[in-house]
Amino acid sequence: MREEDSNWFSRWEEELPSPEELMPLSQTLITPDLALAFDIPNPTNNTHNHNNNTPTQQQAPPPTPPPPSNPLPTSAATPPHPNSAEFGADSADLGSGAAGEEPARTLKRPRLVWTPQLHKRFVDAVAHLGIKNAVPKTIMQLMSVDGLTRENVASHLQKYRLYLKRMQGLSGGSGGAGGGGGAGGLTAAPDPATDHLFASSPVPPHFLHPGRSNSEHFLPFVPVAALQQQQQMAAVAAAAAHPQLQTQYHRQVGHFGSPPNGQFEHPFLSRQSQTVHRMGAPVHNPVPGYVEDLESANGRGGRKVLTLFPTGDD
DNA sequence: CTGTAAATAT
DNA sequence: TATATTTACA
Repeated sequence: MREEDSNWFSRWEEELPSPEELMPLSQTLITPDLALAFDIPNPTNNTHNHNNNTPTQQQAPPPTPPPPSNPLPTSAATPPHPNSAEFGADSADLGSGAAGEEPARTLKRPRLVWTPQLHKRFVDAVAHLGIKNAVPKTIMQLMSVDGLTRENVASHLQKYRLYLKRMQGLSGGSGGAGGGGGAGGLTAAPDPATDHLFASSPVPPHFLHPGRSNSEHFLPFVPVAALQQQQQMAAVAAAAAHPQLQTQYHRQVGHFGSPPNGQFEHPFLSRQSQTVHRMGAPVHNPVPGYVEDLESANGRGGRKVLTLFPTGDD
């Protein structure tokens, strides 16, 4: 009974998967540009959409990739990854000299996998921002996750809202968000489908509508512990999906460290052994569905009272 | 820019 | 199949 309150804000570093798992960054995949040009991105999808209707755009992007502009410094995003084919293993010389080696620049993000960790970060940002300012833009900025774009956040935000709404309407308020360290027990997962991902992440108790009668609603300025770690975590999480997720999830690993010019290196790779220190017990994360948020690793003992996230990091 | 809706891919 | 994510439109 020590951690009665529960700052959903716990520690993400602990939830980090095994460092060994987040290293598939060396899979030298073919140049994204080439892949696009050659049209060999995902063998699984391809032109296989059943005959229904294809009003809007779709795949088969002509040799005219619209390069918007990816000012992403640290890491780019998630280049096309062959989740099933193994040809990506070593196709290396696909365009070696060919010219332009500008791969990780304006790539078409395959699919951002919102891993629980990432989602947690998302919720976290929203919690700090408040429903008022919980706009995609702010959230994205607060998240500071490279590769994360406003679209991604906006999209997820939508889902997140729906999830919250659903919860309120069903539960009625009793700590709908079970996450927060025993804030009223677990809600028997009303919608195991739409809320699968959300259920895994701790939902701050004050996400409900602002008009609710919930008086105990306060925004404890819970400064994040080590922002660096979080960044790495987020990046890593986004980069390396969870290979051990539920039954059969797409293990599409987003390759982050993709230096367009080969200038930057992998920030998280060289810092892992230092910051990411585990307890020692080889307890992996067999079932990420449950987050053991019972420990408020806050400034207890250690004065890591960070004022706030870097508001201007973008 | 934000929110919502529809489409698509996995 | 259903779900998650992406994208387009308002």
